[in-house]
Amino acid sequence: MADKREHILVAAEDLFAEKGFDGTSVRDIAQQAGVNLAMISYYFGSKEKLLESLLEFRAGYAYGILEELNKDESLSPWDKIDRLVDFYVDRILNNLRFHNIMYQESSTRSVEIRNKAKDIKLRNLEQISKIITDGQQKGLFRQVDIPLTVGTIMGTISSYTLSKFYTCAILALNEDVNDEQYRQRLSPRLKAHLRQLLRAHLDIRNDGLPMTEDRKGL
Amino acid sequence: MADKREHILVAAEDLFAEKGFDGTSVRDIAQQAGVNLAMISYYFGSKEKLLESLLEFRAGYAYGILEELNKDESLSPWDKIDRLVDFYVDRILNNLRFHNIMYQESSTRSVEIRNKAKDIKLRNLEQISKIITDGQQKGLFRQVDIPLTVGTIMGTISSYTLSKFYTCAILALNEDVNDEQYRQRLSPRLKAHLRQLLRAHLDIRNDGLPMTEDRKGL
DNA sequence: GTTTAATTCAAACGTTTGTTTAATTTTGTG
DNA sequence: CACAAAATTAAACAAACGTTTGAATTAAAC
Repeated sequence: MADKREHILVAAEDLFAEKGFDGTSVRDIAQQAGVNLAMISYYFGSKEKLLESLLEFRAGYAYGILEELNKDESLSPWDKIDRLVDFYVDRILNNLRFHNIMYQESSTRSVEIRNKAKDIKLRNLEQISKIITDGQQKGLFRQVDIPLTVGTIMGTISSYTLSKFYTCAILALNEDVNDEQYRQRLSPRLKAHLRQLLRAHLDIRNDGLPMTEDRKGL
Repeated sequence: MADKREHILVAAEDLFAEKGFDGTSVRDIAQQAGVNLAMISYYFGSKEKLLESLLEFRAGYAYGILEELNKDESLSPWDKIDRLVDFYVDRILNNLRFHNIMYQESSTRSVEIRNKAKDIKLRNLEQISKIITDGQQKGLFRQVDIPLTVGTIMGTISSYTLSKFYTCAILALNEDVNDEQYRQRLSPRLKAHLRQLLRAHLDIRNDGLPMTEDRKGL
């Protein structure tokens, strides 16, 4: 039973991410999961409740990782930022499906779903906040807008995972490249960019720079 | 005639952005536009072609602004970055509707639509690239990954415009705040964050920093 | 004013949608 | 084995979907 339920969740995850929630029919899901159409109502009640269950099903994972990362006292705040970047790039690239649902699809749905998505994001934000404030207390990081900084990380990755056509053009890749190659080209570039970006953004030494014109000529 | 066509486009823009492409019926659009259902097929051929026309209808605007900004020789590269941030934050916040379609919705549609969206983004990227390379040639900006930097700008804004529930929680706003207040709270914060972020990210003086551990003691 | 073309409309088209039904099979328990 | 509960099924449901039709109306051209 738990087996079938999970089959349905995985199938739904793939299809929702590929064709959107409205673009996916419960018949598509049933077929991909290899179960009868009626099983979806039987297990989940409705298509919307299926999406809700899907959010719960996947939500715990990222939080667990972030919690562990926070507890690890052998890592400096800078190390943690690097790990954070690696984790999110890898995770989003390998779970494009779920991430698309979580970060775009769920915002146009029922109140229950929007609230669930909100709570998951807030819980994750909480963990990342701890990493940054820790770096600030240790005198390594400067004062930044933490929630927006998190938005920058997620948003940068999303902007390159949401539309393969555009990304392929940027990477000078053929549009029908296989997913594995696609990830292998995009991943290091995203990580390098985010690391460079966050180092400059967070470094305490870059604080208060009155900025430029110290190089008047042209 | 051009009048009705435009009415339909505007109605479609609002509804697509609010409920997604699949979530919006042509009947919804016809009603909101105050035209007969059949007029949509009459003018546009199909619902997908309507989306295509919508992209064309709105695409030119941003490009024109960016082109002008580039030509203006009275502005320093830093000024241009500031203007760029202001422009995109304002534009996206005031055209949430269109932006959502352009940057998320169109990626799951037909080849024609995905290509059209891609071309529009590439043309805009081209203009922003000029601003940054100009700053580099003038010795103000360091070497950065330009396309990903543009992705960071767009992505940061998107991550806070795609889900109002989450954003309201961050801004400590009531969820049913009116759109005007919502914008007025979000806009300055986004602008300040992006300006701070890009100053650190682009500043030539922040280049090559071997980073931290120059402050060993905790 | 007549004729031709462009526009608008209500109605209906055939599909597809999410969900329910009621009968059947499988499973677990005493 | 028997019996009750759970799981599974094919079929049917009404509702909504995008699109087409063909007649009615308006506008333009001569």
